[in-house]
Amino acid sequence: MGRPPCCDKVGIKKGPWTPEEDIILVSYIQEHGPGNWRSVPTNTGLLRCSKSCRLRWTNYLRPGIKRGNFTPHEEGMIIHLQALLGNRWAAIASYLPQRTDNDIKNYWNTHLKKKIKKFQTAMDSHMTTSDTSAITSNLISKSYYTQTRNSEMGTNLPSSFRLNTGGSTYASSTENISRLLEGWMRNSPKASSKAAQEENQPQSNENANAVAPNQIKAEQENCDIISHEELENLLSFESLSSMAWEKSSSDSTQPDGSHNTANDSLSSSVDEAKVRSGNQPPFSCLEMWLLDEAATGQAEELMDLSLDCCSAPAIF
DNA sequence: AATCTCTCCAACCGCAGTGGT
DNA sequence: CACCACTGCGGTTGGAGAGAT
Repeated sequence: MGRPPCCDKVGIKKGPWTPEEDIILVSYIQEHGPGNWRSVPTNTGLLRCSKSCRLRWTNYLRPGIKRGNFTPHEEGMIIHLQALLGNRWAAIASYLPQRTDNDIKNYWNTHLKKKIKKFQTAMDSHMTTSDTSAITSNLISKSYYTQTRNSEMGTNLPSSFRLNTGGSTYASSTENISRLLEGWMRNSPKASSKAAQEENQPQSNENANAVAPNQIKAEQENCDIISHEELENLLSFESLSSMAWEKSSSDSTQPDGSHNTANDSLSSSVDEAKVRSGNQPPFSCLEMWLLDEAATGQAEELMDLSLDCCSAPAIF
C-alpha cells in the first residue's frame, strides 16, 4: 500500500487554524524564516503537519498577500493568463504575486468560470462557430482591460490602491499578525480572534478614502453585466483578434526582438504553455494580442501591475 | 422565526517533481 | 540507479455565512 497521508497521524489537528496557532507559526517563521517545514511542528509544538503549516503560511500568513475583492484589472489578467496557460495557477499567480494560487484558483472557480460561461452563452447566440471558448476568454479579458483603463482614468488611481471590500477580516500578514500578537498579549487568548478581526478594520477604512465602496460595487456590476451593445463591440474586436491570429501563424518569429521584459517573460511562459498544452491556435492568437498590447501601450498596465501590485517578491 | 439552498473559500488530499544519500 | 524526504501544485471538499422560501 502507499504511504499514509501526512496528516493522518494520531494527534495531528485538522480544520481551521486558530489565531493562537497563527501567532505561533508566524513567530517561528519570523525567527527562523520559511522553509524546513518538517521541523516546524516539532519545534513549535503545533499539532499540525508540516504541509498544513506551509500551506497556512503561503496561502494566508506570508507578508504581501492581498485579500478581498479582485479588481477588474486583476480579473482581466487572470482570464487572460488562464487562456494562455490553462489551469496552471501557480504560474498565473507568479504574475500576480500579491495573490496566492489558491486564491486565484478559487476566484476562477467561483466567479470567472461562471462569467465566461455566461459570456459564452451570449456569444453562441451571435456566432455559429462551435468553439468560441478561446475567443470568449480573449474578449472578456480585453473588455476588462478596457473597463479598467476607463475606470482608472476616472479615479486617477492604480487598481492596486483600490478598496479591498469584503473578504476575510482575519489576520492576513505578518504585519497584521504582529499587531494581533500585541493585542493577544494584552487581552486573553479567547478574545484574540475578535481582536484580530478588529485589527484589520482600520486597513479597510484607510483604503476607503481612495474610492467609495458603492463605486467599487458599481464597477463590479458593470463587469457582471454585458449589454448587447458591448457584445457587438466585442464581436468587432473578434475580427481583429482573428487577424492577429493569422498574423501570428504566418509570422511566428519576432523579427526585431524589441519587446520589453514583461512581454519576454510572458512569451516564455506562453512558449512553455504551448509546448505543454499543444493547443496552439488560440494561444498564439492571445499571445499575439499580448504582444500587440506592448505596441499600443497597454503593456504599461502590465508593468504598472508588476510594480504596484507585485512589489512583494514572489519567493519566500 | 425556522428551514432550506446556495455561495464562497480555507484547508485537505494525492500526485509529481526535486535533491540528497 | 534506487530510495527517501521534502516541497510544490492542482483538484476537491466541507463548513460557515448569506440569501431565499
